[in-house]
This record gives sequence, structure tokens and C-alpha cells, in this order.
Amino acid sequence: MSRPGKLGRAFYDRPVVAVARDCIGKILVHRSARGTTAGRVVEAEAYRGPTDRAAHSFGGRRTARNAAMWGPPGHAYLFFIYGMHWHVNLVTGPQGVPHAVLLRAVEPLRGLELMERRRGVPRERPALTNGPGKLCEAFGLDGALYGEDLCGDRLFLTEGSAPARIVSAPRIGIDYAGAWAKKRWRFFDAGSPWVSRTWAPARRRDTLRRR
DNA sequence: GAATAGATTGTCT
DNA sequence: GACAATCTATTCT
Repeated sequence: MSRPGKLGRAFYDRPVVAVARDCIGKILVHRSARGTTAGRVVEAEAYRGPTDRAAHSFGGRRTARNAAMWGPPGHAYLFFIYGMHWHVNLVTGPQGVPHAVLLRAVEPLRGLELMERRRGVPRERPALTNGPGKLCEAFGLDGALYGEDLCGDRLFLTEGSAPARIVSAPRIGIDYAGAWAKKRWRFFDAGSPWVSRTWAPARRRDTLRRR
């Protein structure tokens, strides 16, 4: 009731790949003590445990860290990685189904000054929010929001404008996942300059050194 | 532009 | 003790 167009529980209580695709173009809003930040989601990935080897819930793995993934839809699953970055996910599907959507990049819309201060990057540079760790830093998202209800007033999505073209591509940074790494469960707005990478990452192992 | 190294810590084996 | 759904600076071409 706090915002027109706020997405309800039903949006998240659907198959994870569909939610990931439908996220593109929606508006992410975070209201914090320091101010409100908002941005248009331009890139997201689906993680479909327990069968998806790339998911933290692969093989039925259930720990304190990934507990939110197993909870009801429409909540936030945040985790800390590489010793310095937070990532934010939208939990999807019914309780007990450990699926989630990783938000990878947004186009900044509101709270630009706050984002610049948090990131130390000027608003015109894509580096402000074009990566999962970057957007969390810009929006001030961290463990304090673990399990946050996305149907509440602190962190949520609202209706936005669907892009002209959504591209599907392999997910990033999960080369260890074997065949699952090839699934095209990364979605992004083909026309946005705020996407982290427009296609698959350069694969180190596959790129032979030319003398 | 592309490739590489280093940062840095919570979590789990 | 190893590793991770990353980022940045630096180096090389």
C-alpha cells in the first residue's frame, strides 16, 4: 500500500526461470536510513536447486547461510562472497523449494547521489551498478536485510517498463557447474548500457595464448 | 582491449 | 584449510 505498482507475493510464487526473465524492466527500490535508492533491473539469473549444480542449494544442501532460499517466496536471500561483496537474490517458488533469482545489474534511477557516495563512482559510469556486488554496494544491501520480506516497505520491486528485447545467455562465474553452466538462465535487456556483460564471459581456459 | 593477480573473510569440509 | 553466483588495478599487447 505504500507504493503504486508494488509487486505482490504472486509474482515470486512462480517458476524461477520465468521470474528471472520477468524481472527485467522492473524497478528495485530500497528505503534505508540514509535515503532511498531505486533502479531498473536490467540483468538477472535463475538458480534452481537442488538439481542445479550452480545453486547454493544443490543436492539439497541446507545451511544457516542459504536458509532463506528454502523459505517462502518473496523474501530476500543475501550472501557474502569473495571476502568483500554482497549479492542479493529474490526467493521464488513455494516454501521448501530452494530457488532464487540473482539480481546482477540495474540502471540507476533515484538516489544517484547516495549511490555515488557509497560506490565512489560517478553516476554516468556503468561501473556504478553493473554487477551483483556493485549494485549491492550502491543500494546499501547487506546482511541486515537477510530474509527481508519483499512485500514490505524496505526492499521491493515495482512495475516498470518491459525492454524491447530480452536476451538469454549462460550464467556468469559458475564454470564449475558442468552442464548446468551452459543453461541460458541469465537474462538481460539487450538495449541497456548498464548490463554487466553483453554475452558470455571470455573463458580463460578456452582462449589459447597466441605468441 | 584483454588477461592476470591480489584483495579479503564467512562458511563449510 | 580451501574456496567462493566478484571487483579493481595493473600489465601487456
